[in-house]
Amino acid sequence: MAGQVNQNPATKAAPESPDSVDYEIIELLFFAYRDFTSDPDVILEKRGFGRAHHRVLHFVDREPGMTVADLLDTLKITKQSLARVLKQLIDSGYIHQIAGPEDRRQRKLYTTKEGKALAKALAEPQSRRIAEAIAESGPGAREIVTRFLASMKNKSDD
Amino acid sequence: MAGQVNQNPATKAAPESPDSVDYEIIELLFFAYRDFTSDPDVILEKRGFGRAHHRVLHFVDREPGMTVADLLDTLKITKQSLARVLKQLIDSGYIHQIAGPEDRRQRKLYTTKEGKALAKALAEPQSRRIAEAIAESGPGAREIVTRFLASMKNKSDD
DNA sequence: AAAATTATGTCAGCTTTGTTGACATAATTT
DNA sequence: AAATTATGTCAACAAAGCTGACATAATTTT
Repeated sequence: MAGQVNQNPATKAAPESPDSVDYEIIELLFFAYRDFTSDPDVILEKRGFGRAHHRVLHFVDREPGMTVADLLDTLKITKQSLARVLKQLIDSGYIHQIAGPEDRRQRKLYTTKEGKALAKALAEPQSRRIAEAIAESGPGAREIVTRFLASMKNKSDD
Repeated sequence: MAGQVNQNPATKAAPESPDSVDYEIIELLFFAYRDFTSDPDVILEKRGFGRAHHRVLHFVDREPGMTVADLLDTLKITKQSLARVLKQLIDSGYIHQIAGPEDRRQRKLYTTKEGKALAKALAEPQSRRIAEAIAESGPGAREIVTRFLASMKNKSDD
């Protein structure tokens, strides 16, 4: 509907004004994400995994039965980048594959019991950080933050 | 351990529930940041730079006269990781160094005219994305989002 | 049935960006 | 004079991204 881009400088950060760049939120996003992603690092390191493994494990856990193609699309990385970390997660027994019942070329991905436990352990400190930040941000914060973040993401890939 | 949660498709992750991890905002943060950081990639690629160069250029531009030690502390990377990209930025004429007037061991960093222009060009698409997202998030969004992001970051390194 | 396409896997090699440890130099502080 | 500090640099390595090519099995199209 509404919400045009450049034409209307009515908002605080007017895109046409020379010095209107929103450096504050740009930086806050950098620091927030830097510290948010560092939460699970301690747990990951114990298993010899990195953040790439975390992302794969997370999405497979959240969407059981997703295929390799789905995962590539979600993560926006290449097949080879994925193959490396996925193989390690499978070999370590955190993820297992099942040939698709309809299309047997597909490899449907599922977290194992251990995979589910690890995914949850990794999500917990992040969730705790979020809960605290929401609580400190005033009433209605959760809904506004949700809308903000959803809007920050490209609409094309929903 | 009652393992499985969220058979509920409504996904209204309640922050108070003990067993409930806030997967919704965890994922929104991932997608938001993924797309937010991809905005400047086109410009960076033309110059043969990556996101590491962007971060260095950004912070030097924002805090003129900051030292190498300041930058290491802000970015939380090692001296060698910084040295590589910083050297390239200096050699390309986007950043220049001046020996500290008080302590002449220090190298105070400044963006050149070209550096300022590039920093701004990189910030613009990001700022535009933020402005749109704020506008779509309802009244008071900017303040709440600011508080939320500030709270997400570790308090120790202000 | 044959051919084309698709989903996945894999090989070889490269790039960026991070890491550690050691050591050098100049400037400052003790 | 000695110790410490700020920076630079070397060598080596690791994680995680990339490209392009090719193989295999399964499915779809002709």
